[in-house]
This record gives sequence, C-alpha cells and structure tokens, in this order.
Amino acid sequence: MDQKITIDDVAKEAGVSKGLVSLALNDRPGVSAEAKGRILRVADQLGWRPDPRARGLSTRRAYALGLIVRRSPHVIEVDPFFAAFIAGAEAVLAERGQVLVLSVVPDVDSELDAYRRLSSERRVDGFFVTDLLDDDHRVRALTGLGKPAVVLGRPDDAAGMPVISRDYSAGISKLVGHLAELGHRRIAHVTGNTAMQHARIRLERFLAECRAWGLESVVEQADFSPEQGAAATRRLLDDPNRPTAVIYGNDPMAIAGMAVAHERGLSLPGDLSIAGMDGSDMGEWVYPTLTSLGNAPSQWGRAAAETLLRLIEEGTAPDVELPGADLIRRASTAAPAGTAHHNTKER
Amino acid sequence: MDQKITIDDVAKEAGVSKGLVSLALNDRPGVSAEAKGRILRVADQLGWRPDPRARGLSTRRAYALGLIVRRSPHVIEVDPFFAAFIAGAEAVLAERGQVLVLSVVPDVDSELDAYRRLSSERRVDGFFVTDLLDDDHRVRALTGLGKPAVVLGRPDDAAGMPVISRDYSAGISKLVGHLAELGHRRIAHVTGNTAMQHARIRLERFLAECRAWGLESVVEQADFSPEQGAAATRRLLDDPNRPTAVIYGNDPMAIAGMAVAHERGLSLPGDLSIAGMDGSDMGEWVYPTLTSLGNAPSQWGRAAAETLLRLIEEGTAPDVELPGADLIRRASTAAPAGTAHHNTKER
DNA sequence: GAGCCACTCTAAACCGGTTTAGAGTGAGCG
DNA sequence: CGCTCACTCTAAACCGGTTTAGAGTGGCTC
Repeated sequence: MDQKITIDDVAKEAGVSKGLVSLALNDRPGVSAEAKGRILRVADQLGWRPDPRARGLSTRRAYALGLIVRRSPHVIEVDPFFAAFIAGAEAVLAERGQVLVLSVVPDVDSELDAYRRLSSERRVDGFFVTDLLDDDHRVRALTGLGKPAVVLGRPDDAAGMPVISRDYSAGISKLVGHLAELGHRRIAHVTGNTAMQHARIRLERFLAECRAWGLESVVEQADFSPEQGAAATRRLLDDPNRPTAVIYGNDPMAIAGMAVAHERGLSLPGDLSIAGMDGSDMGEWVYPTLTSLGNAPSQWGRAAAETLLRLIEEGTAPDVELPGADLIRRASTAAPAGTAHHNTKER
Repeated sequence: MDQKITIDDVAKEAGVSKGLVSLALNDRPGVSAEAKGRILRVADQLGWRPDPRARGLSTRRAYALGLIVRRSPHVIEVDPFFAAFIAGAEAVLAERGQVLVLSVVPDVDSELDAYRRLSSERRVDGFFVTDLLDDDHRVRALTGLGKPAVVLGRPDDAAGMPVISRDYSAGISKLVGHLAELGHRRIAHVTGNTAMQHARIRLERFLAECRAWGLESVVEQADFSPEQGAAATRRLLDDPNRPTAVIYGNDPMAIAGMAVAHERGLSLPGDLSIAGMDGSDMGEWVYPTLTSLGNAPSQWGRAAAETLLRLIEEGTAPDVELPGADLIRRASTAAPAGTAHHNTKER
C-alpha cells in the first residue's frame, strides 16, 4: 500500500536529511535549487503527502475549517444554500490541502458545545459563521475561544471578523421597481427573522424602495421557515385590503406562501404576485416558476474560504463584497388582475 | 487560555506518569481503581481533552468520518435528505469524540479525487457511501484504498461493506393500496435513476403491487432531479390514456410534477393524484400537501454512524434494517374525478 | 594564509499523545 | 526465609512531521 510512505522514505531516497525535505516542501529558504528540485521530484514520484496530523502537531494547525449549522430539531428546513456554499468552499479548500468539518445541530446549546468542542480538540483552525444575529452569542463565544472566523452577512458588530456580504440593494430596488411597473400599488414583505442582520437590511431596503416609488407597504414578520411563511401569508390574505404582491425573505417561505394562495383558490400570478430572494433552483420547478433574486451560493463559499484561510495565515483579511444580487424574472410575478391587460382570471 | 493543557499537566497534577494517564483515559487494564479515579477527576477538573492529532499519530486513526456528496455542477439539487442525515450522524459522532468531514463535489472525477485525498492524507477513518450504483466505481475505489465504509441502500454487491437499508415494500404496498382503494385503475411511477439500487427496488415493488391489485401500470424513467421529474410528467400527461395517479421516486420530482400539472390547468388532486417518497418537510408546504412515504433521514444518520464506528473499531459490523417506511397521507391523493365515492374495495 | 561570511545541510529536540519493557511492591506458597 | 507471581506504575521509544543550533564548505578580503 502507498499508505506508509513517510518523510523518512523521501529523505532516504533523495539522499538528504528529513529536515531538509521539510524545508524544501514548505518553500523555506536555505535549500539549494538543485536539492529542492530533487526532493520535490522524489516526493512526487513516491506519491508522498505529508500527514496533516504530524504536521499540525508541530505547527499547531488542524488544516481544517469548521462550519456549524443549526436547524430546529423537528423541522429540518430545506435550505438550498448550504450544499452550494459548501461546494464553492470545497473548490478552494481542496487545492490548499484543507478540509471542511461540518456539524449540524438542533439547538443553540448544542451549537455552542460544537464550537467549544471543535476548538478545544483543535479540530479546526477557524470557523464560518452564518445567519448572524444582532449581538450574536456566537461572536462572543468565538472571540472567547480565540479562533479566527469569517462572518456571512453584514452585522453591525462583527467584533473585528472579516465579513462576506452581497449587496441586495440593487436587486431589491429592481424587484420593487419591477412590481411597481407591473401596476402593483400595495406590496407586502414577509421578512426572515429580523434579529438576523441580513433580514433587517432587506426589510429596510424594501421600505425605502416602496417610499421611492410611492407604494403602500405591508410588513409581516416570519423567521425564514416555510411554516411561518405560510402563516404570514394567511394573515396577509385575511386582510380585506390585501396586497397584490408579496416579496418573501427567502424562497422556501415564498413557496409555502404560494401553496397558501393556491389553497384559497387564488390564481397565481393573476390574483397575487409572489417573489422570493434566494434564486434557488427549486424556484424553477414550482408552479408558477418563482421570481427571485440571484444569489449564487457557491460564490459565497469561494469567497468565505479564501478569506478565512487568509485570516488564519496572515492574521488579517479584508471584507469581501460580492457582486450585487440580480433580479431573476420568472412566472410568479405579473400585472395585478384589473390593471394592465385586464388579465382575465383563468383561461 | 485553556488551550494549552496537555497530558503532562494532568500527569503532574495527579502525581503520576503521563503513560499512566493515557492508560487510565483509555480504560486499559493495569491501573488501580484509586489512581484511575484521581486521574480522571484531575483531567476533568482541568478540562483536558486529548489532542486527536497526537493521538492519531500513534493510533493511526483520524477520529473523523468522511461523507462525499456529488451534485451536478449546474443544478445543485435541493435534497432535504442530507441535512437531516448529517444531524442524525452528528448525535452519535459528538459523543464518541468523532467529527464529520464533508466534501461536496461537482462530478465523478472530483469525487474519486476526494476519496483518494481524504484517504491518502489519513483525514478520515472511514466513509459513508450514498446513492450506490450498480457495479459502482466507488466500491472498487474504496476497496482499493482499504478504508472501511458503510453503504446506504441495498446494493447487490457491497463487496463486504455493511449495508444500512430501509424496507420500502410495506410502504409502497400501502401507497399503491391507498390509490387502488381511492378508485385509481391506471397508475404511473416516475423512477429515479434505475442504475441506483434503491430506485430499482422501488420500481420492482411498485410493479408487483400493481399486479397484485390488478392495476395498469406505466413507468417513466427519470433521475431524481426535478428537471427530469417534470419532463417525465409531461410525457405522461401527453398520453391520451393518461394515468390518474403518479408516484414519484422522490419528493423533489413529485413537486416538479405538481407544477407541470398545474401548468396544464389540471386541478389537484381531482384530476391527478400525486405522491412522493421521501416524506420531506417541504411536502407540507406545497399545494396540495404531498402524500409521501416517511423516511426519517436522521435515523439513517444514527444507524450509519454507529455501524461505521463499529466497523472501524471491531473490523466488522452487521447490516442494519431500519423500520419500514410508512405512508404519510396528505392532500395530493384523492379519488379520481368521475369515480367520486365509488370507492369500495376493502380497506 | 588567517579570518570572516554566506550558503547548505544535518542532527536533535520537540509537538502531545500511545505503547511496551521492565522496575518495585507486597502477597502467597513451599 | 527465599521464590514466584500478580499488580501498579515509570521511563523511554515511537508516531511523522517542523524547527533550530551549529557543523561543513567554499569564496573573498586584507
């Protein structure tokens, strides 16, 4: 088996000491070009890869990055974001010899336990932190643990951690404009948990745009779960003066909202326009197909991985602003019944 | 910081050699009850956790398990299975001091690379293998790498790897029976990729049940993606003699199928009954709510993690058969239009 | 020709655990 | 009383790397 090749084998084969092999491998000064070439050639030829455990023992690194995802115990929400995020991160990690340690936990306590465990066992060199809350307990916990971390979203207080963010302003602006141009005058927004920064920012931007277009706005609080998305939609539809369009904070809530509208016998998008915000693929496969904002989670993954590695290696890394989210126009938004083409109910 | 507690600190504090601490910690014989108690107490009090790197260097273990998920590069499918699966596995891993290393890759080549890398860098002690194909390249690759692995699903040839499976027979039987009792006479099945074992088994069971109930059956091939689920549904609905009910190999395909039916102006479930097979939460939030078979992915996670750890530690582990999948009756299945309550048969 | 420096390289200590040979100790036995 | 044996425990080697003190070499200067 090739399982047992060690640095000593390489050293012997190249006729040098193992110390020199280490220096050569890590691009340290003090190795002649000739020796370095030979060592690397031998290493490659033997198929040797340094064991990260042994390496980490000296360097105090784990060569691994941690992602802890919290999902409520009963409803494991369908979140299209993470698979793509991880795939994006993976592309960076693989070529840098790193690995992703993932934990999915049911509640806040287990989440903190997971951070502590991964940290005290020196399993990872840093963390990705998603879904940041205001005054997030995790920020405190992480600064306490002294582990590098990058934050996804734009919190008020990231406590010095680099932030990866995407500008939704332009997208939300386009989305509200799109609805206004279709003739909508009263638009609702079903927010995610507004303790989360990105949910609040989206809300603020929504309100600003409605003002700019002179539209009436309605806001319903939810928490990004389809369950609450459905409940918020019921409240909206119960209102005699109900909005003609609803923008949801993410796609799962939008899909659940569509189901509620169908259930009430509304025809979509004639009686009600609906839009999401994650640009998830699932939006292609519901009826009607879901208008949304593009999000490209794999971009988040790449950027977050690069930033976190830089932070770990250099002690500091700049924030990253991803390209603005763009409007994906699909079939769930149209002129409200009564306006425009006098859209005659069902065909 | 508590970062720097080492076995030597514990040994010193307890007044013994570090070797003895190690023996005590690992429940090895030759440690007096008195010393053992004192050592464990001191360790606990100091909050010491052995460093898995150092440990692994001697024991040749990584104390980590690998899961590699392949998703097509463009369409990152929405798969509710994995989050719950991982959460289930996590519960076992956490209490056994293990960690989950996850990789999401776009294609087969990267997938094999990932297995090789995790293995040659000794990053993991074993793998979870999902979505097994007939004559799967991964089985060969893994046996070549000599890493323990457990397989999810029931392949013909698992090459000696333990298999975790769930019996769908009873569930499919109930589902077909449910449709038959409602008065359906012609039922379709949209399969997943039948190169995958579990897809084939479901198909066979479906056909057997239709025969048993004297129903006509139609089969359309798809691959578990919503895209192909939609295409298969179009083909079915194009047929003048179209079925009155469709059973899909998983929930995403079923949801896509519902969208196609809506798009054609069919009323669900009156004009067409639809059922999925994953029992995913999303089925609760579409319209109409989706009849499905319960799957409880977290059970898969627990069982797979326990089996894999046992395999690693003892060199062998028995197969596990999870409780049979049960029918989840929701709103997407009903008597076909025209039959109404003609529904007699037996129950 | 001695002294100095820059450049390569080696040897050995070290990271934090596990494992094993063997040292001490006291009890049981003839 | 001397021997054997079981039981605890310690010391040191070891896992596979990294890091550093310092040894060797050759070229240059004065």
